[in-house]
Amino acid sequence: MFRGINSVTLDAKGRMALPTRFREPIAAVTAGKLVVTIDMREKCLLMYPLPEWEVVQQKLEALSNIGAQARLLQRLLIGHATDLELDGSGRILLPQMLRDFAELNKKLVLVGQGNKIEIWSHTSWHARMEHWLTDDSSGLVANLDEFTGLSV
Amino acid sequence: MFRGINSVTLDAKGRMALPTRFREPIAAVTAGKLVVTIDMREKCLLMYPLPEWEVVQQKLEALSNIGAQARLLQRLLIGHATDLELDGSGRILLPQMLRDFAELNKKLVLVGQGNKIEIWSHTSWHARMEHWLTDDSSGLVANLDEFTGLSV
DNA sequence: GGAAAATGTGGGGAAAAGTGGGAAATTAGT
DNA sequence: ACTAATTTCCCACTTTTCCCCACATTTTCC
Repeated sequence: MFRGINSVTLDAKGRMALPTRFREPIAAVTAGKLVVTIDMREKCLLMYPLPEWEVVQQKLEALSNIGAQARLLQRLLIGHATDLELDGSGRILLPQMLRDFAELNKKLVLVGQGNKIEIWSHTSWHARMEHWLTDDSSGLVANLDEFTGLSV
Repeated sequence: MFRGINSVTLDAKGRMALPTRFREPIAAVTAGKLVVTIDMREKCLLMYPLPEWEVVQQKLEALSNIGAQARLLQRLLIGHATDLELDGSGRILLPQMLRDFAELNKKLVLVGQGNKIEIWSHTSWHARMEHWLTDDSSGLVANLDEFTGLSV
């Protein structure tokens, strides 16, 4: 559904314009209704079209809420999930607390990730990029050809 | 029903304004009638629309009241459960004892959690957030992709 | 390459929400 | 019954959000 990377700006009022490329699929499945929550592993936000989020939330709620793990997932993901709607100019107003979490300032990066879009601050994104690409200790790229199709 | 995070203030009289986003579902199911009690695992309060609380209380009362655990749950949760009502401005007055329990001062955080809303002090919330996100020992995020949609 | 359209960006102003405080009303305590 | 404290109701002020329009930049088409 979503792919590709985009640079966007957050204006003084906390509004962020969605690139038109992303607007069309959103308009198709949900009339501008979005849900934004946090990523637990990275300092970035996750933006879902409402129907996509409903699926995620149902999975989360299906977990027995006895275990500490399940409760933490629910608390953080559902707890931060905020309903937002595109305005007439195709922009959304990101709530202060979410902006704070991801340390968003003026320059942002949007990264399409299938059923969701990641929202990063420009600085965080480049810092992480550098880390991912230079740190080979993870051995991430070992089997890369298998996916990109170069081998076999 | 409830989701998303909000920053609110507790005024000198102990009143807390509910964000309008939360008011609408409350008005729909219960004409401003709420029940607030404590969370036994965290230093925060839990706020239910009255019908939602009735369900919880019935479950609690259905527990055999022989076991020490069940009796403790009943005593603390039902014992602290306080009926509150929204005033004309959409505010509730939090009783002193509940405020003390959760160490609420001026700055609060409301966290939507499905059938209930958690009420945290700003400081407690951020302290816990930091702990949850930095402490990897729990291995919490191992299966995260299953929920956020990357896998399957 | 240039004109026209579409997109991105900023900002003014109206409306709504959030916040604080006074005063009346209720409750509690002596 | 009187006083004191708390709670409720109401109003005023500040901040945020929403809606609209204008300008700048980019893209598209001829």
